[in-house]
Amino acid sequence: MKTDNRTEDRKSIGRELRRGSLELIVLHLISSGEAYGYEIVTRLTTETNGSLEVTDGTLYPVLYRLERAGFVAVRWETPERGVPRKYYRLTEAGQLELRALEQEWTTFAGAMARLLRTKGKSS
Amino acid sequence: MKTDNRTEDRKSIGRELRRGSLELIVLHLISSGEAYGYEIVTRLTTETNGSLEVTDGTLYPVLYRLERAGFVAVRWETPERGVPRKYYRLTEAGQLELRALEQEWTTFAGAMARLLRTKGKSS
DNA sequence: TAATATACCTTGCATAACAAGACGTATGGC
DNA sequence: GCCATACGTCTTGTTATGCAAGGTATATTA
Repeated sequence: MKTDNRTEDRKSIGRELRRGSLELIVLHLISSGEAYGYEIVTRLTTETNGSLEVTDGTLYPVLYRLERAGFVAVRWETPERGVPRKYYRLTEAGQLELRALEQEWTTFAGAMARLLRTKGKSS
Repeated sequence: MKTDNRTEDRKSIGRELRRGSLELIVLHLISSGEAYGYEIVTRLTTETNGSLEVTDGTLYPVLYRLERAGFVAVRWETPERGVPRKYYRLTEAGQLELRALEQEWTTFAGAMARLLRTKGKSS
């Protein structure tokens, strides 16, 4: 599948703004079933219209961090034909972490929304 | 007086999550009138109930970046008594930047909201 | 044979948030 | 007089993470 650029004004997010949200994004993506790395990369591009796009060089270290922290568990699958895939699924600790990060995100986004809604004297 | 640790943990935002949002926050805060650094620090703490709290060691480099980029202009005020204050106000370029960052934030927050709303792998 | 898509991983750089310190002015308590 | 605290600015060093740019390897197709 090709990258389509239908909307020219569609902007991807600055790297700094995205920072710290990737763990939440990944944990959420696999919360409804296991997925492998390459799949997560492509799903992030297609399902968010590129706004939350990441490269594999960004994602694999995230997956490794999550694995080391015990938030995801790993299963290799070697199909009869094709390249072996490394499937990730949430652990119980990962589910707790997912809820915590969702809560944190909600707090953050709420505070930002409230702040940006406030107006001083000018419009 | 401190709240207990669990509550306190979720009250403030992880540093990585906050990353990249400070310029937008600061530009917005001074969009309704000039302010000086120490004032911005205290306002961020009080007006957001601590969720977007920053230290001065974080804020001053931000202000310097904004000044170098031409997004804010600076005025020193030395009162008869008291410590000199450095007042910041938006330039026209800063207003454009503020709107751009607001747009970027909206895109980001919208993409996150949509993603977190989805149940996952059902194509 | 070569190119392309799939699928994994690593190294090195840039950047921003923060702690921790420094410097200096005013005010109030002892 | 001396000290603690609040005010107000600024710098340095540490750390985390996103990402470009490389690498390895298999399968398919031209």
